[in-house]
Amino acid sequence: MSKATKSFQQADLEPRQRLKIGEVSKRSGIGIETLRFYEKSGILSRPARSGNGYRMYDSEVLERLAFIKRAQVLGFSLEEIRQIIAEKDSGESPCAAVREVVRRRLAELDERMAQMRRYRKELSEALAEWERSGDVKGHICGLIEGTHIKNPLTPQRAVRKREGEKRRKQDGKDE
Amino acid sequence: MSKATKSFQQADLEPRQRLKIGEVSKRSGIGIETLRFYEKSGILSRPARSGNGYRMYDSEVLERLAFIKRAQVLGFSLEEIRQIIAEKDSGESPCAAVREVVRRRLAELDERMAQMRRYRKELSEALAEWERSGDVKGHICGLIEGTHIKNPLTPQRAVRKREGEKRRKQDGKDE
DNA sequence: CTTGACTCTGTATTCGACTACAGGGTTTAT
DNA sequence: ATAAACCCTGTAGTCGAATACAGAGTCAAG
Repeated sequence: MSKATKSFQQADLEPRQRLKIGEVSKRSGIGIETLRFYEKSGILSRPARSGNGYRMYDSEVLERLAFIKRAQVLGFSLEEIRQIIAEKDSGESPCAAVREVVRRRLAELDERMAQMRRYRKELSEALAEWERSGDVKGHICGLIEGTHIKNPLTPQRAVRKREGEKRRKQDGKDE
Repeated sequence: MSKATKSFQQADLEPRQRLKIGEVSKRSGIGIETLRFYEKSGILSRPARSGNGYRMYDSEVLERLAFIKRAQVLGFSLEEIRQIIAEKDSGESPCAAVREVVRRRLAELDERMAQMRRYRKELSEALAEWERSGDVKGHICGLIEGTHIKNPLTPQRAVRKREGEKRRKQDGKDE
């Protein structure tokens, strides 16, 4: 394979750049291992392979990856994302069920945000009260004993961020 | 929360009901195994034991548990909760560092909610557009190709709920 | 005196989403 | 021609927050 690939014109629709996995990783900021993992779990379709067995991604994969990231932020699981994409790839009317999923997720999202707002308010009130009144021992900073806070909470669970403090070897990151 | 509390003259402070683990589980909706797990991970202090070795919880543990749940919803990890509680239990001024934690968490929370709102908006716009224009094949429901959506997203990750579809043996749940 | 409901300890498994590593082939720059 | 820098497969480990399970002791009722 020659390196200067770009001189070839496909006379077709788009750039259709072929990218090796490292390049995709760099551009998407997603990490090689994760890309392979996505492929294994069916969230990315298997890309073409060049003679040596290297994955050759079509550059449109970058949009896929962007979508995946966005969807994740919105609280979609990889499984849901997989379904949405599969639905899409099955040709025809990709949207029927997908819309339902999205609509449901939106509702949940609203509910979740509302709850977060409620608790945020309570927490910040507790914090304020607590900054005013100093550290009264036995009062345990107000909120721990649950003094200011009324409702006991629905079985909603763990809305954490898990944001990456992790040691990531490859960072990539440009555009 | 006052039943027949005052009749007993502990000459002290509170009811001080002693509860076995099953009772605590039922009242808090938290599950026996999880209570033991919390104890092991230092988030609940070891309760008294009665002759037979059974844990005898002081009923104030219920407030602790309520606090833990609230804090979880707000995105505190068990580790953070453990620290807050430890700080408290160490007597003196429990609040110094804790307030910092809480303040930081509040800021993060705001940021996170803002981002959720942004994406929610984009998603719902995409959904709307998409319901209007039917399923134009190749357009993949608008948003999948990332057509309507501009910004590529910060390294924020996985804000999912993980809400329990799980087979839970004990449900508890009353108040 | 035997059920059955509870409880105990301790270890193992689950789940989602990665991340790491071993052990090897290929490409590219020196 | 040799090392660095990629790439491959496949399996295993991590992390947080639980859950499950095995094997035993305890207790109130029939």
